[in-house]
Amino acid sequence: MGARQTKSAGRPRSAGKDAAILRAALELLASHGYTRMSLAQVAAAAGVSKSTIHLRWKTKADLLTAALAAARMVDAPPPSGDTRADLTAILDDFAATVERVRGMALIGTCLAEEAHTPELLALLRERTVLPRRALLCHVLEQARDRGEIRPDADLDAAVSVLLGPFYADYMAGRGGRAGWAEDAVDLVLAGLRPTGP
Amino acid sequence: MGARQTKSAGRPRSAGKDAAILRAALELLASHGYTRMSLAQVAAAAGVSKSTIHLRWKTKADLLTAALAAARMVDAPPPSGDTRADLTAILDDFAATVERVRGMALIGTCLAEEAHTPELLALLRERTVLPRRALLCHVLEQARDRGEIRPDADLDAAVSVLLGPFYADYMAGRGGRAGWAEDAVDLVLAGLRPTGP
Amino acid sequence: MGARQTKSAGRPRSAGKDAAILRAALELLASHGYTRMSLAQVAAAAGVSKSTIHLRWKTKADLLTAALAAARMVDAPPPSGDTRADLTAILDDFAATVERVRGMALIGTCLAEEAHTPELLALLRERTVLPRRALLCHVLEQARDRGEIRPDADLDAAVSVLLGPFYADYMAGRGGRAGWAEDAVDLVLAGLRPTGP
Amino acid sequence: MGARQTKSAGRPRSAGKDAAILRAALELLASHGYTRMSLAQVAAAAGVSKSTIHLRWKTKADLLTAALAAARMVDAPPPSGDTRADLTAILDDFAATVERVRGMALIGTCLAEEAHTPELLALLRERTVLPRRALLCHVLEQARDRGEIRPDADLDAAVSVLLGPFYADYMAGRGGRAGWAEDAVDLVLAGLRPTGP
DNA sequence: AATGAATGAGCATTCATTCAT
DNA sequence: AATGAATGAATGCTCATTCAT
Repeated sequence: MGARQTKSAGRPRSAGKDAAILRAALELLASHGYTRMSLAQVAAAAGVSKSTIHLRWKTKADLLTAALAAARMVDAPPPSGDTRADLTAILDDFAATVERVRGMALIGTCLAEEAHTPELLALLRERTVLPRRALLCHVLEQARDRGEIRPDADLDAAVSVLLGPFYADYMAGRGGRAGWAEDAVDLVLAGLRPTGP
Repeated sequence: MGARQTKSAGRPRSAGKDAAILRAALELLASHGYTRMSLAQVAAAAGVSKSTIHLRWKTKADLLTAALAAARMVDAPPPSGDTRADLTAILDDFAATVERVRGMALIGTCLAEEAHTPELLALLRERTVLPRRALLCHVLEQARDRGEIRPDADLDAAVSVLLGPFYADYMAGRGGRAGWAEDAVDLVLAGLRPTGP
Repeated sequence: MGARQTKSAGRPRSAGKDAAILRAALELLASHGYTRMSLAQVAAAAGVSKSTIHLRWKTKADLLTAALAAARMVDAPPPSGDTRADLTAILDDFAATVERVRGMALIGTCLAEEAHTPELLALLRERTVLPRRALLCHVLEQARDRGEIRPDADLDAAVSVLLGPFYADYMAGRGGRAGWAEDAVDLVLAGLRPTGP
Repeated sequence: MGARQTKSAGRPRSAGKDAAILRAALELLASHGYTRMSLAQVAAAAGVSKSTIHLRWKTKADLLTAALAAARMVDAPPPSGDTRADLTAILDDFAATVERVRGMALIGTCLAEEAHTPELLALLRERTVLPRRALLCHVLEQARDRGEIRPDADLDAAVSVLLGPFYADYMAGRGGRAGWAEDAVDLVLAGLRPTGP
């Protein structure tokens, strides 16, 4: 598996073009939004013709879900064992990634298109949101095992509390606030601290 | 009293049409997004001609910012003095309102359009986000004055922690989770509790 | 005749508004052309409402023919008896008037609209072209009577030769050439000089 | 020889469509004028879709300047060496061409649009007016060389006198007058005849 | 008389998609 | 495989004109 299809007849598809198209599509998706971007722009940016795109993906939605699916947006910072430092590192990486790829516009596009093209939001979740949540959850689990957190704590809820301020700040026009990650981590750890003896 | 305008010349503007147009526009903005909705759809839904819309608002962006500005989306539940109950009530009202007006799609549209029509996000902030944050902040201030919260707590950051899980849950596909508001309130109050003697 | 209609009932039409509207209409006709100008622009420039225009003239074509009809664009310089000087004066006045009222654009509009609104060109002829030709013809007649011109000369054709270079120069991008009038007059007078004994 | 392009990729452009579009565009430009004609009319007349037009020319102005540029409106009658006959032939051909392509309406459109789309008039000059003037000037030069015309005559001015009556006649409603060309030629030749010994 | 509201028709342009080479 | 041609369906916006006050 993972292997190429048994060589089909005719000229093979140019390997690099797929990547170039997907990259251009994702870029434009974030910068212009789903409806405002055009396949002509993607084609121009990727240096191919519009037909070449349609040859590979049937529709605009197909292309963009593929682009989102191909995106690799979560890089796990190496865990150190220090709960506070590890959580903060993950959150800072999250914020940095969002900024780097114009993530809030991308997120907005997926939300805005949810009624019309739900695959976009579904893919965004699967590829970027849930993996990052899993990282955070894993750190919290280890902290719980070490007794730094109440054993009955709802860790998924805690993950939402950790990530949430980022979104809330952005919506309030306070995006990019320094120290937001530490603040969130400290508050969660304080709130979930095991009750006294 | 009432200082009635001395009847302006010409045919008066049909009373309900403004409201019908704005309502239709907001509805479509949430359900289709900025670029996918058309003025023709708004006109049809409101039962007026396209020209009537252009008579009142110069451009599509004008209309939609007006629709957003006219939306009344923050209803303050009466404060009871019970910090936990008051915060939870505000957060629950928030979640209910978002659900009622397809708020996440609307938010998504504003985020997606930020680069192209920043007024949308600006208005959303001014009209809905910041007023609700002010309500929460006010409750927290009173709690601090009563000694329920550390005097040096960063209340704005606390507000983001209160609201944030809503967004984070939605992004994770956990939107509508029961008890999210209580969880967030409890965690914040526990995290900000004054340190004992 | 020429007297006002026997006082009709109701509020009389504002006198100045007619003039203001016609002036604005003519101005815009020259500067934007028939189809590119709008009644809204005329209304704004004249300080009235669009409806006020329609109250007086049924259609756009009606208004513009009226505006053209009202225009007074031929001022006869006083004849001196010197054929050469008189002809030159009329031609120079012609050129000056055309420049002052953006006449070539106006002429172009009337020509362009000939198939669709032939009244425009008809009025332009009647009000401006023919009166000026009559002036020139009169001077030539007197010259002929004085024996400066062959008795069998076709004076109407001569008038066209006098005026023509103005148009031909403009079309060639040589509009405003100094001395064009003298040149034309000299050439015509030389060409029509009575043949010697 | 011929240096044939190495067959470009993709479906080749339908041969006749360019010509059909340009012809239809020029026809409509003359009959309706720039602003009154629509691309939909051009498309219908040429039997193509509107998009096909936009594929080839970016804007309406682009299309119409191209149509004007493609028009071949000056056919040089072969020179015979007889000054009077050659000049008359050129002028008659001029009048015939103008009539054939509804030239006065076209000229009117270019004049009317001068403020808004100056390329139209510029192209008309370059493609039709100036070439014809050059023909006339060439004949006059030869006449001068043969001593039929005063050596100090301003030939460009003479060209304007030759062509001018056509415009002036049209403006006066005397367009199509038989013999106008001969009259103009005779008058010019008489006016420019070398002075006797 | 005068005005502002309201509208239907129309316009240039864009775009995702399909065709023909 | 890859490309350029071709198209039908929108879209935001303008305008002359008619309606209601």
